[in-house]
Amino acid sequence: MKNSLMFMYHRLVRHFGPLHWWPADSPFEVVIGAFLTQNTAWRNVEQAIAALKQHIPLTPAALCALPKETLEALIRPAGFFRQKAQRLQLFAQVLQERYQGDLDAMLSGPLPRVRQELLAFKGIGPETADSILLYAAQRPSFVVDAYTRRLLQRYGLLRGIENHEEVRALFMDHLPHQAALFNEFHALVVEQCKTFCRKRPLCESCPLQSRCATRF
DNA sequence: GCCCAGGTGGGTA
DNA sequence: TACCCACATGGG
Repeated sequence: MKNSLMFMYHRLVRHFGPLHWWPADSPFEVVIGAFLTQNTAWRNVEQAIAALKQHIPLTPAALCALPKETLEALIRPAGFFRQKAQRLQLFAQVLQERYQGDLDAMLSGPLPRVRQELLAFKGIGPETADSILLYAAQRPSFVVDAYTRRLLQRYGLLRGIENHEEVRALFMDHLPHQAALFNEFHALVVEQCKTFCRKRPLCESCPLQSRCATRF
């Protein structure tokens, strides 16, 4: 497994180069993006974040102070806007109350404990928790999403019955816990899937073509 | 029109 | 525990 994962990683790096994720100007903007991108295309998230940035600085305090209806209207392009507005404001409020708005303080304890604390929030599941840990705090917590599962399955590394934590464990158990590696690996998985592993086969110039186990 | 997109939480059997 | 569904917009 370790060899398969590292083979995949090196092929992807060679093909796509460094991707410099997460596209955001601050750690708190990463958090906002992590909520907004849930089951949502990133281009829609970009619209929402741009609208939000025009109205407030992206800080916990400013987010708390915004009337709920205003927040809903601003993030509307990202979909599920009522849910996301409520959950974002709840997160920002707790961050203010427990940590005086200091995201680094919230994310700096022992990794399993911090991850559990994130997962306890309404609106933060495993992917969002790991995205926040990895991309807002540079903690080595591997991000598994629909793309990761699709890619591993396509390359015969999954049976398809594994749950989220089992898929994540494949990476956590077989790779060195380095934030820079996890950061780049997840970004490459997303890029690979967007480019080559959509519904229809598109194998021309695919960097992983030689290992593809899917029969079309 | 239909399908999909960097999920999550609540309800039901 | 294991499904099923609501949540909502925008682009191909």
